[in-house]
Amino acid sequence: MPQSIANHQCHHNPQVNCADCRLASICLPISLHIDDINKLDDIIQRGRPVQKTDHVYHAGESFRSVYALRSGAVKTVKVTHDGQEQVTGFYLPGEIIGMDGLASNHHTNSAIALETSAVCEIPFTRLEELSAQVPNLQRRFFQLMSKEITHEQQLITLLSKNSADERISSLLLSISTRNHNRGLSAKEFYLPMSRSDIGNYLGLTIETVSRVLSRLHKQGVITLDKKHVIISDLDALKGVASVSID
Amino acid sequence: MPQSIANHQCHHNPQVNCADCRLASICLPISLHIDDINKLDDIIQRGRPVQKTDHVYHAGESFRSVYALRSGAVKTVKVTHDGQEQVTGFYLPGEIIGMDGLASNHHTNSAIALETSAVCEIPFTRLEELSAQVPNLQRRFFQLMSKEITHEQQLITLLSKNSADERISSLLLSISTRNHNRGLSAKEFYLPMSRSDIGNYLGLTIETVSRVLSRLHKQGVITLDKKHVIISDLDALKGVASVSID
DNA sequence: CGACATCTTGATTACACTCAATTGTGGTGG
DNA sequence: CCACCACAATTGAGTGTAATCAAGATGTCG
Repeated sequence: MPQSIANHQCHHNPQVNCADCRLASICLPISLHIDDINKLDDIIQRGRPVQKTDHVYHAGESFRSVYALRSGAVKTVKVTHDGQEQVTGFYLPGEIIGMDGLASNHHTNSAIALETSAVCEIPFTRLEELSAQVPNLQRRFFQLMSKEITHEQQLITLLSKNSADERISSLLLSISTRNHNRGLSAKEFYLPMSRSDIGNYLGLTIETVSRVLSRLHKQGVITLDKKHVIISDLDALKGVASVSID
Repeated sequence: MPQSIANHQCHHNPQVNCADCRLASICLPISLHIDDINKLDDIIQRGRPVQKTDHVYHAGESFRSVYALRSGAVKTVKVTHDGQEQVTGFYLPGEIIGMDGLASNHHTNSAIALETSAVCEIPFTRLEELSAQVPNLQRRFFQLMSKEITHEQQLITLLSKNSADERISSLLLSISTRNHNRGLSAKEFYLPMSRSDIGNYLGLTIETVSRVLSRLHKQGVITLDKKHVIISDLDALKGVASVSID
């Protein structure tokens, strides 16, 4: 198994700081001066790893921090009033979790590790204070929230207009692209989430997810062995997806 | 026609400032001191009304401002790469438009007036500067973006899990609630958007929208005459909706 | 090894889509 | 003023995609 695709086996030094983190180029610190990165670094709290199925935060919990995912993978889940669960997002290293809690001062989602993961906790009041002093950081955080908005709009479009095949292909492409941006393989990776999570996220049943993946496999678009995906024909996959949800 | 439901006939003085605006309690200035409201007011540009079908901004345009809707109604639309349109939101007075443009420095949506509307343009660089000086404003703007995120997550859940009847009922309830928050009638209002816009937004065809509305009418849940809606049985509507998308 | 969860595959059903026809509405010009 | 047209909305009939129901295969963990 090539190292480059084994993100779930990639253990970082818990003491690494932002300036040294290999994710700095895609994470919160983008476009900050080294001095400001160090200021940011000072307020970040790095806990021990969260294990698979552990919560990073619970829905309903009061909002204190946002979290940068350093390794592993996380899903966010919202529980509707009638007890159904809705998966609202999948997050990969370098991405920020928890911004849903800002509006009402408590989290509206739960964040659950899909595999052993490490997170950098960023206390929000301190981030606010620092943002007021560092214009680039304020701008960067506005941008991250805006990116979350546009990402969700793409998902809305996908759910509103596209078939099961298109939805699943788009998700595969999204993971591929995000892996590529993190310097990993765009063509080969492990899906960190279950079929059930995929179906829940994309508004499909688990049976449909399974059928579509089998179909893509039979058509030679992908190779699939459990959670191990190889994109054999990227152009064909893009043709089916027709929409990207990076 | 009662005044209180005729929001499309409500013409404001273009010179009104934030401190006097009757929407101040639900708009950007919430929780600001009067001095800070006046500072905010100084950077706001109030243009002449936009007419129905006019754009507030175009997709692709470089991002310079966000806009507070003062009167009327606006839809935001994203055009997918293959030319399809996706309605991404409906906005009523007191709500903020344009935050999608922050991530990439140009707008990813177009904002189009559904009826004659007035907007307050807020140049973003000046809002950023002011936010760095006024912590409550920074917090308030973060909250507005977060609210946009949670709102879209509710829509995602709706599209992912709910039937046509549930989607349409939820939209009616959302408009009802938002009207109520603005001091207007929760039980009687005019839909500012076409059946086609509703269908596009909710991932349904125009025929399905029409059928569901007719059905709700026959069941005595609502009274419907073109765009004029009376919610006759609010509890029944809530029962069908089972989800709110305020 | 057994118990349980996850995933795959098949047969049938249902909800919303498509296609089609009709009515209703608003705007324009003779 | 009304005839005409384009567009919006309603209603009906038939179809198709994904859901549901069901069974079996595979994988995981104590």
